[in-house]
Amino acid sequence: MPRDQIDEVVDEWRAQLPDVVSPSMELGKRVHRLAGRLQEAVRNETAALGLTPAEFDVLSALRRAGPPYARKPSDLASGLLLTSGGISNVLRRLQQDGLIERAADPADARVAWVRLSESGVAAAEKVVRAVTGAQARLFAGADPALVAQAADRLRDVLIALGDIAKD
Amino acid sequence: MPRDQIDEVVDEWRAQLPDVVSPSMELGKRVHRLAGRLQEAVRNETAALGLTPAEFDVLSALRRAGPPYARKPSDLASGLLLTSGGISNVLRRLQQDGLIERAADPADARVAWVRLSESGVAAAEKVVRAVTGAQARLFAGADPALVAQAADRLRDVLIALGDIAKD
DNA sequence: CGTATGTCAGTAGTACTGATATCG
DNA sequence: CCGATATCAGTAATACTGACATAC
Repeated sequence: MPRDQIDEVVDEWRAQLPDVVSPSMELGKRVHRLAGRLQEAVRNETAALGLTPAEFDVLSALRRAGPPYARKPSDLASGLLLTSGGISNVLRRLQQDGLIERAADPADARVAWVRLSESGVAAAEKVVRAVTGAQARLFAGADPALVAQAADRLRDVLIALGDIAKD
Repeated sequence: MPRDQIDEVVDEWRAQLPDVVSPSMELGKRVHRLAGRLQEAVRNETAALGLTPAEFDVLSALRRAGPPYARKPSDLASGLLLTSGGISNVLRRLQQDGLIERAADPADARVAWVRLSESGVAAAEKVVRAVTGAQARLFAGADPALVAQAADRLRDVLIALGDIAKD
């Protein structure tokens, strides 16, 4: 049975403070490690296109909404696990770069719809393809069936945490 | 078959840009989501103890090394996926707080060993128990067998990425 | 001399809290 | 008036790059 570096870390804890060792800890550490590797790939690709990871997340969410590529700031915030203040920062930068536009909601004047500009749509597709390509290369050495199994087991866990589809 | 929120996101991409959909993307998004939930728990616990997440990572690495709770900055950096400059920042703050001390290496004067102080050992154990407890509560609603299976499948993936134990 | 280790200054991106304004 | 929406100012932590000093 091959072992990974997290196995070594868990062994150290078992020797030092055995009561903190649990499946939760093991899963947490592997998720953290893998997230770090993925984030590194995202940062490389976005930086090469003059964007930040947070801008990528927003462009991505708008592009996959489909035409007219618009969402409300509050929906973007909840989807990206950000506060309203946090999302405002990112939107300001994207507007300065001309990648998004804003439009008032005729029915609710509190809402400031965010919409991809023409260049925003192009930038979104470019960065999404770059990032998904980089992730695919990262996982290129792994059997696709293993990757799919890992994704399926994480779905089980997310559902147990209440991350349920609204359908 | 219950579905999670990532299933919804993947469906949107399948409708918009089908060629970017893959098992890699699904795994990447679930890892990212779960990492966000875990990070939130870590931030809450560390902040309550007057520490930052990065400080927690370093205290943790030193405590699980066992007596005398010492490591080299370069080893800490590689273990936490940080640059040498990044680790220096965190170490400076920990030293100001009196949680770590520094000691010269008799054999190699370039190395500045980092060691937990007495209060550092106590702080490390306190924060490690707080964080692992919070993670355990986060996963409390999930069947431990499911959590263990998810951790095992992520091990497979990490090994395929070259994250192998040195033993 | 070239490589490795570590620190430091500077910079940029992240993301919070709290205050404020507006609207339903 | 209360709750929701969004922006903004201020703040703090994150973490990089490049320059530098030192030592192997």
